[in-house]
Amino acid sequence: MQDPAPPAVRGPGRARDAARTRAEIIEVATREFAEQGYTGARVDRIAERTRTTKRMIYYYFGGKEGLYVAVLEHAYAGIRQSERDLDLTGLRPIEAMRRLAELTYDHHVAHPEFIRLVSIENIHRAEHLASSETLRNLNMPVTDLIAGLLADGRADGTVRADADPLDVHMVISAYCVFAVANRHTFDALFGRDLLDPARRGHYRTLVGDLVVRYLTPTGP
Amino acid sequence: MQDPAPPAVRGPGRARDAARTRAEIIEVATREFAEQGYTGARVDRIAERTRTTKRMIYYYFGGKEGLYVAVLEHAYAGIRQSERDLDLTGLRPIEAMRRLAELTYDHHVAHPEFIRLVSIENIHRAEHLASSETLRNLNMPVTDLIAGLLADGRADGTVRADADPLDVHMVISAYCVFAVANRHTFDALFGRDLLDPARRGHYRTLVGDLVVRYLTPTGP
DNA sequence: TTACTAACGTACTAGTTCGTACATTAACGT
DNA sequence: ACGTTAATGTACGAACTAGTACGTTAGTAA
Repeated sequence: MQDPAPPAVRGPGRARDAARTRAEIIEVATREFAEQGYTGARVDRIAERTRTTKRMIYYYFGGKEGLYVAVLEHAYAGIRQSERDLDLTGLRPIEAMRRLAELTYDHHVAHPEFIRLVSIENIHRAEHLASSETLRNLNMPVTDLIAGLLADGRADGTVRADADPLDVHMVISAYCVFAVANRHTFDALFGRDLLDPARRGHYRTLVGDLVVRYLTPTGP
Repeated sequence: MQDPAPPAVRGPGRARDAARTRAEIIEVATREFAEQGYTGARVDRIAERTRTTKRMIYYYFGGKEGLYVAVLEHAYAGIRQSERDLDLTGLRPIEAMRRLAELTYDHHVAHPEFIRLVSIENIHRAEHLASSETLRNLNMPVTDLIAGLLADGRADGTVRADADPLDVHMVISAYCVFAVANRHTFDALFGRDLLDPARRGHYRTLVGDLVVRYLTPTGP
């Protein structure tokens, strides 16, 4: 953003910038794949919307599938980073968990494109995710974060002893992913838009409550 | 199943049975669309796997899109029916809710194909669902069931007063849909198969707990 | 029997879509 | 300057894919 923008032209004479071209292709492809699915996405359409040509997609990514994998890798790198940026300092474990659930909700709502990519990848049984070295080695910092909070909470008795970090993460993900991913069928069937801005607060609070109630130890 | 099976042949001379042909196309198409997505599905492939020809798909359904809508309608008619078959008699409201959550989990796990269709339809922003008269008029009996249970529970003080039926349904759906729909990416990223038979009981119990804890009124 | 029509089959086409062969140019080190 | 190569552009093709024109046959009613 801070570098002097090269002339936004195509054709002979345009300045060469591999990194920029590559990044632009990824950005446009992310939208196309998220909108249309893997099979529905069109290589020609992606090329059209770029300041370069289809030839470059094959030059940099080898083909449609390579481009799709690059898009996935880029997208996952994004959330992993935002998971690292989470700041829950100064909160007691149970309240940190509530906050984590609420922030996760906000993050998912703010990035529907990513959720769509995940849905699409699941339709394809995560075969691209599984075949990418980069993606296989991706660790998700949030699980360690949750594990730490649960351990602290168990130590001071504010969190039930039998709560599993990955289960808790699954519950949070399930709720947040569903609200975004299944928004359309839910709205069509029940007449309620899960992403209606007027209801955001309600649904944010709901997932927080859900998690806190699940984690709170039952009476003596 | 109980009628004498017509000869399983194709070509001139085969017995004619419109209903049977139609049903067979829907069945094969359901698999194809669920496996490949709408765009990835191939009309020719569906025809191949049927005892009839592609011509019949156009004869009965008008085209790929019409067939897809017919598949959706058939699939949704299925769950609506199984929602009607739910039997929760003899249980107190809160325990009936627990049971409902657990049965929903079992049902979703048993019908991954349907969950995939729903995911696919969401990728397409539920435009087919919204454009089908049949599907728009589809009522989902489970929401009334939940509303009744919550009302009963409120009456005898076993369910918190501010619980909304559709929210509760959303929470249950989110959990159950996620376990099936996002199974592959979750497994690839966290190394845990959410549908591992050895963990079914655990995850069934978890969603029951989640709902019960959410619905239980807080302290005195 | 015969006329009629719903049900079915074959062969083809127009358009699309991924991918590539081949040509060209800008940057960079020496 | 100049040669090398990374980066880019153009034009095209082979395969696929939804959809259709046209012909045929089985059941049925009179």
